Amino acid sequence: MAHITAGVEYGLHCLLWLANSPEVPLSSRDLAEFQGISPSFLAKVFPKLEKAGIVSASEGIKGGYLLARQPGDITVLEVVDAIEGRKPLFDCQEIRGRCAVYRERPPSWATKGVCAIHAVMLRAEKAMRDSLANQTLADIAGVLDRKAPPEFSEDVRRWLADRANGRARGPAATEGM
Amino acid sequence: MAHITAGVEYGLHCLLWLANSPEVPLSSRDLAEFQGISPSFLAKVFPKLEKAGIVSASEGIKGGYLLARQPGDITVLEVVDAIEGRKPLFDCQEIRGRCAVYRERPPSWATKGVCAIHAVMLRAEKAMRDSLANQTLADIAGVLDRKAPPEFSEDVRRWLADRANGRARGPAATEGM
DNA sequence: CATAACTCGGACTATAATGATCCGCGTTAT
DNA sequence: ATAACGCGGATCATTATAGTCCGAGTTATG
Repeated sequence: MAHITAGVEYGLHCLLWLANSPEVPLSSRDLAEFQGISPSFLAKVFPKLEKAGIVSASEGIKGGYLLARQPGDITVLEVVDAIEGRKPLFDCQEIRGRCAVYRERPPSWATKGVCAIHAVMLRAEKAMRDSLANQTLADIAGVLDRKAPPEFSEDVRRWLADRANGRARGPAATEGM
Repeated sequence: MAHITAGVEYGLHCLLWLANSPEVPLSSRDLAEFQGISPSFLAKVFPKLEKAGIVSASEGIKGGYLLARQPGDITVLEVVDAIEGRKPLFDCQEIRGRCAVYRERPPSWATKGVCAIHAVMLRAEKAMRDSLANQTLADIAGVLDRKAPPEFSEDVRRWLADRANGRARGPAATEGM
């Protein structure tokens, strides 16, 4: 299993769509069906983004999520931490203190400070986090904008509007898709 | 669960002891009991290190493991990859191709190249791996040598020798510890 | 004002990975 | 010959992840 999980992947993809819809809130359900991912699972991801102040939620019918800040002010690291809860890269079990020559009583010089192996892992983790902190949603969105043809953005807007209107008038309208 | 697991932690600690015993091979069992970790689990870790050319094994009684190279030539990254099998930080599920506006047939511009989110994760992974690749066993051992008092190294050697001799003469000799 | 479509939260299930154990086989010093 | 090794496969318990389901509270719309 990967360290950065599917929840983060789903979250980031959704945030990019939200960046393209700064006016009208998008529901987690629409975002899920729009991207072919599990709606119930995505519904567990968004509250975490909301608690982290990355998106803002509006309740009730026609409710949904909006980006709480500008895409350029949201780093990938924030999103990862919001969804995964700042889990460490490495979980030091303090093996150095169990060495048999100490006979259950490790001397202070052996357990003082950070374990040397742990320190290496912490540096690697910091390198990873620094890299993620240097990328914002706007950076990623910029890459996509350069790839997509001009009419794509409009296609997306239409799909989402149709979907919302379709549901509002009855399930039959969504059948043809 | 952490991305870099207990297997790596055990492996690195053992390799440091092996670096202090360049002449006489140490068995995985002795290394485990010496450090208070599971012998059976450690016995599953060492074959991976051997296949990666990090340690060399000698079979039969009085057999065990030796470092296959100098501690300064073994990077932490190698050890991690040997034990964990180069698992990725992030497992891209290619969500971009599932977008509903494509109606099951994503256009080539959408799926060409690496997913922009995946690219961010790959950069972070590379930063982490570069950091791990810059640390060798000798670097870690250096930190430890500066902490331990001079007599410690001798205590360790004696413990391991006693343990090997004790088992060679019969289990009764190990009872007093 | 009733309904439908939202968010939110908790309980729950299934599957996969990890940590750990056990056993049998071939090898080797004593 | 035996005891202590390494090696590999089968197995098991625990935990995390991915995903589902349901109930409660909120709000636009007819």
